[in-house]
Amino acid sequence: MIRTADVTTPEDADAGHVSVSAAEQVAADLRRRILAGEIVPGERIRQEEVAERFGVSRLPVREALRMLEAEGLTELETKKSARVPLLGMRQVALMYQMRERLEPLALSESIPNLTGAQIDRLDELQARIEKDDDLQHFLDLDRELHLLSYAGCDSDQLIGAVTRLWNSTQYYRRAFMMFSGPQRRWVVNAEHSLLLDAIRRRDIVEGEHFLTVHIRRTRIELERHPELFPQP
Amino acid sequence: MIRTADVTTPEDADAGHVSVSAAEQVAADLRRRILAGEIVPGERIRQEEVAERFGVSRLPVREALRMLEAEGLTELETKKSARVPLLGMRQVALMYQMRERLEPLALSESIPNLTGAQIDRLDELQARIEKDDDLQHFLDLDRELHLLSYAGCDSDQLIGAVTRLWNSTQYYRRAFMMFSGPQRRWVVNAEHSLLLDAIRRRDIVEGEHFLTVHIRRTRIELERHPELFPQP
DNA sequence: TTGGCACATTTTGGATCCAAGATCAACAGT
DNA sequence: ACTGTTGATCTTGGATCCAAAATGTGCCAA
Repeated sequence: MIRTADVTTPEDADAGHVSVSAAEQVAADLRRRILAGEIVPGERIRQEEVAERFGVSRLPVREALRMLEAEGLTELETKKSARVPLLGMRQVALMYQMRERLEPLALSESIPNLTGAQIDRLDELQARIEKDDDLQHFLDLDRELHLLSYAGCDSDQLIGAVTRLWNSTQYYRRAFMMFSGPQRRWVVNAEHSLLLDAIRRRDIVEGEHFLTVHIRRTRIELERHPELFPQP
Repeated sequence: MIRTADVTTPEDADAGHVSVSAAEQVAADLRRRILAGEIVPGERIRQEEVAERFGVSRLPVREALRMLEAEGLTELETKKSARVPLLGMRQVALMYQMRERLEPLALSESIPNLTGAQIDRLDELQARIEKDDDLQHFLDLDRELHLLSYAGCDSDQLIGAVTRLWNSTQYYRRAFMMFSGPQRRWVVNAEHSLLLDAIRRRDIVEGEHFLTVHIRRTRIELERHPELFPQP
């Protein structure tokens, strides 16, 4: 293909020059706020409000909301305000079952391609998870750990599907962790350790096994607490 | 909730009054054309062109392209034209593996909730598949049959994930069927018959089994023909 | 002739303005 | 007092216009 000139106009002397669209910036901020729990499920997201917060028009906001819809973070109905989807326990449990089936596949695709540096980073993340007691840190690190373990998988579709499931269930994972407290956190740490050991040894079968058990146990514990959900 | 009045203004005497947004109409047409193979993978979709074809502005077209992106039918990169994603054999094969894991779950959720009428319709679809030799009809009916078999599954996420996989692989399924011809069509018919029989008997385990085998065999046959794909 | 650069055209991204439908509250009838 | 309706306000959907970036072509120099 033709490589266009890097500098066409003299005033383009900036360093970065990445030029992310306004819609993507808005999406990034909304994504962060939703995942952090600042915008809760069921809450209306008015375009105008977001637009003036960013000093842009409503148009890129609409596009951002569409992007986030594709990521499972918002839902848009025609002529109605966008919302963060509100899910019942049954829906969340089913998403965990989807994770139980999809993530082992992602892991098996990823393991052969993971670099040594990535595996080192997995260990580092796990070490930080064991030390840190802060809830939001735990959620962020846990998410980063698992998604990084799939970094060697070169299928955007599979990574996207898995990410959507993490996005959609993030709020309820937080609710569960807030409710249950850090008492049974050691189980997670033990499971993570076994999973990472299997990954380091590039043992696909064992890695898939520990991962399946890990997700499955989490789902079952979650299903013991219907009170965390609006519709029982 | 409050049920708004059906007729507020006298000129609103139409029958339907569903009022789908322009973006949805554009999306519906583009979706049909992509699934029918009129727009092929890698082909650029210019907003202006679609807009004038429909007599609307580019704005609803952009929104339609975003919707289709969420369905796996288009890909949008900043400042570049939208495209129908171009996939390699490895990517498609992996999507089939995702189907092998997700669709049995959808079926197991669906079987207990399927109505008698829906099961009758499944049989009717299978009868039409066996009679009809037209390729596009086969593809449409096969898709309708499988997706209908998941109609009892009440998880939008799961249905959405499965539908995305069908969307993304539709073009390559057609290419494969055109290449292989109707010779081995009888295998599909046999597998469908066994699947539908299990569904009629509400046998979840057996249904999952036949479905897994069905998808798996299709994937393996597809993987025997790398020449159907651009990047070998 | 060939390679690279600069310019013109195409195409997308964003802002503002207007229309239509949804949301909410007050009001009237029972 | 309560429910249903009718109106006013708010919010979203769409069109047109403008700016910026990418694409493609042609031209000039070696």
